Amino acid sequence: MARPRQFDETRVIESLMSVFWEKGYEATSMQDLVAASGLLKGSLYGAFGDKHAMYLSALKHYDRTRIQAGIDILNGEGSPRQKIARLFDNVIESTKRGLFAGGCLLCNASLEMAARDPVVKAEVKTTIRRLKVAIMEALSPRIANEDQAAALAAFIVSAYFGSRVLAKGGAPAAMIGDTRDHCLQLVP
Amino acid sequence: MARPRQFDETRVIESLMSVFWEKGYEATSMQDLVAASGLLKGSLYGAFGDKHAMYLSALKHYDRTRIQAGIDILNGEGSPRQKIARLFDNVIESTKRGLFAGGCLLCNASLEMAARDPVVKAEVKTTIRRLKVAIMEALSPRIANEDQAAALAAFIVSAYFGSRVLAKGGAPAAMIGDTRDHCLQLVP
DNA sequence: TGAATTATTGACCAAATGGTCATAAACTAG
DNA sequence: CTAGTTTATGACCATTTGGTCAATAATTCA
Repeated sequence: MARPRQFDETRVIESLMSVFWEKGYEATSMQDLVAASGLLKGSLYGAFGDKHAMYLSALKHYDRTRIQAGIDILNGEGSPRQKIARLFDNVIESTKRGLFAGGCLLCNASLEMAARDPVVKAEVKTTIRRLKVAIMEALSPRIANEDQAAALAAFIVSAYFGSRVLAKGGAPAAMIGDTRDHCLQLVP
Repeated sequence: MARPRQFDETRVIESLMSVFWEKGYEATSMQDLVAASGLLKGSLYGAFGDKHAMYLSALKHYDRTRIQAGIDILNGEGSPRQKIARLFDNVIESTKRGLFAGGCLLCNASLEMAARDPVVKAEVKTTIRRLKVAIMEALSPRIANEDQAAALAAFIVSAYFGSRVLAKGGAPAAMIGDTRDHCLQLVP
């Protein structure tokens, strides 16, 4: 019925996400997004709306892919302790490989945007909740009491996020390992 | 020998810090800083150099005051467990009082700036180290082995920072409480 | 083929950005 | 009082910012 898109939307969103992930919202300019996506400004605006909408699309994509990857681990095989360990090991791995120095777009969004952007805050909130619930379910075989599982899950999310703050702040990988090891002591 | 300053430097730095604390580096404009400090642009530049130097001054001031307040708790009276508990209670308190929603300038700096700004990164790194050492010393009466104390301290810092990410992401205060409670289980 | 619809292009824009500077003002030592 | 030095003031600047839009290109349906 009309002229079709000339670009692969997923690929473009992935490139936008990379920029926001690395630089944050404010430090990212439209020029950065244009350069990373390979599209022209007009096309980006036509496809997404404005910079804020691009960020939101990127954040949702992060949820659907990177966070989901973590949840897949939690839904997979192994004991609760093994699963949680794998979660942290991913951070340690990515820190070593220098993949944005172990940064996490969700944490970034929480600190940079949530306070002044209700839409982002809601998105962050639900994603954190999703992660927490997945952890709870991973714990359920060993923790019958649901409240207990919820509390432990909250704790694990905290330690997990904290390790990503440390990683970006230049803390040595061993510090993340210490965090993981102590965390696992509380996982049955 | 010359015209004296008409402003109280500490008071001005405090006001600059508040803005950076609330909005982050990039989202803060010179106009914001002018408005908050009450000085004019020229005076700010004359006194500090440029925006980046203002941020650095603010970060150092945060270290000297807010982080130091935490360290004072750790150096004060009480059992290790009591001291760590007070650290978390401060976060919960400030979250409830809406003081920048429990945000932490150090965490913000780590996520927003450290990756692309070596100077900020170094500052963040040493401050984190300072906090970790203070925790280690607070633990020392109950943990003789220094490596053990260091590892536990790393873990506590992680959980502590993580709780601040959660707080800003809109997580309920109970989640922070859960984090604190589990954390304390590992503190002798 | 042509009408209708959507996508692409890049020039264009007002506003805001961080930063500068000449001038005036306020102070001190001699 | 004066010379010398630092601070305060606000007008000014080039550049960058996010965003728009008219013109053109590509497609489908009739």
